[in-house]
Amino acid sequence: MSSTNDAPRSNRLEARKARTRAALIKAAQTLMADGRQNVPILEITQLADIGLGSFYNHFATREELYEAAVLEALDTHGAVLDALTSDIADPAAVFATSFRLTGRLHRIEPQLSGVVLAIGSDILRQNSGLLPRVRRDLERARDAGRFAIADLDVTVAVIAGAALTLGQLIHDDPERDDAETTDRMLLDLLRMLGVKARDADRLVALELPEFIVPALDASA
Amino acid sequence: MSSTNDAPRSNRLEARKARTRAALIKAAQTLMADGRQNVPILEITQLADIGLGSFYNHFATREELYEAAVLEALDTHGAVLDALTSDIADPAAVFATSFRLTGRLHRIEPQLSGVVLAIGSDILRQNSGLLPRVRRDLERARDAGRFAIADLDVTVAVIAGAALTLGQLIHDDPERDDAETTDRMLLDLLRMLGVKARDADRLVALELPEFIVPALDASA
DNA sequence: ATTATCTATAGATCTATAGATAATGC
DNA sequence: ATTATCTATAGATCTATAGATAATGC
Repeated sequence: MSSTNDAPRSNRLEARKARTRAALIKAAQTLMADGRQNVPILEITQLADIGLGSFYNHFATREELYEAAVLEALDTHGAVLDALTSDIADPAAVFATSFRLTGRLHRIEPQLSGVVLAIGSDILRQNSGLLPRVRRDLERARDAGRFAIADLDVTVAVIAGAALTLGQLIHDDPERDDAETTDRMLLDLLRMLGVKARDADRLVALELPEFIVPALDASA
Repeated sequence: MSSTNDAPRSNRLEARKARTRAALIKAAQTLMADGRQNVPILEITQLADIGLGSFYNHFATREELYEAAVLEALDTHGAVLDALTSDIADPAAVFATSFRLTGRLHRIEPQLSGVVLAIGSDILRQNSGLLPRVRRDLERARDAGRFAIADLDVTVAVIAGAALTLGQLIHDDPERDDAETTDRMLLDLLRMLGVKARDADRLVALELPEFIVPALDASA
């Protein structure tokens, strides 16, 4: 009772297990980003470079793995945005900057982008990751008198949907200018949120924080 | 050469073939609406009440069938909207009415709704069905000086994404008032499109055309 | 001694076709 | 006579586990 129950009983065993799990999740994300949902488990484990049997030490079904892969990707993206916008005071600027970073992320991290697009509008059901963040940022900006929002649920839905299709536009067309497209869409959305044109222009022109993403490449 | 090559050589054979194909498409739409993408072909044909072998007379793979099922659903929805809005003069009113009907359709036709949601933001890639319609309606309203649109591609993306997540909200929550939710979202979007509040209120309050949908129930 | 991974495989499941049957045309 | 559908099934594919092997703890 006196010792912590949560602490791993041994470091290397835990680390090894975590590596295997991370390899599976990364393989699943790669496959999802390529739009491949029905891949044999053997192919997943080969891509992850682990034995087939090890899969079942971590997940009972392929669906379980895919769900974990989605949550991991969304959490990663959310954490990155949080870190990059944590020292911005104006809640409207937090929202605008998060949106602009998100759009650019689709070009910088096409794999993360592909995972988000693969789950599509199911993202509205996800409780973790991006959606609660959008809601939180909008709520703060509204309470600070920066945004005019009649129905928060509805406005969150519009912005989540717009962010999704924005990703689709950028992800699917390598020629498209990600920054320009993102900022134009943000101007549309800020007008919807009752922001005056001059203020909106300023929000869209703010300097962006340095953008170094650990994302999917680095394992824990 | 003198006789038409396109005409069916025999009516009943063509009709029988079309019935089988329609049964397969309807079964696929039912399964898609339930979120079941990886169903054995035998189960599809059993649901359609046809022999397993007949599947291969019409489609080479399950993916081919599903693609046809999506196109059919989108075309049906598009045709319904066209018919119901054909005699509206103001292009802004055509857009507003189409949007309001689309939102309500998610409640009236949950199966059609489920198919649209299942393809998610891939809808942006679809050349048939809803997207060209949105673009056309927006273009007309812009040219008539009714809407302010800086970048048509971007604005189409926002509205398509919003329509998608609107469907998600209504489809997933039977308690939610479909009409109220839809009209509130439309008000948001009209503000984005530069429509004055009084005008927007009027557009959202227009009487809706009678709403009798052939949709997925009736076979051709 | 304990825990996780790996390899090999039995059994279940699915696909796609061959050949028989039924419907329609003429 | 022609065309489409149906039934039965061979062969391919996949899942999930059993048992062996390797890594770590103490």
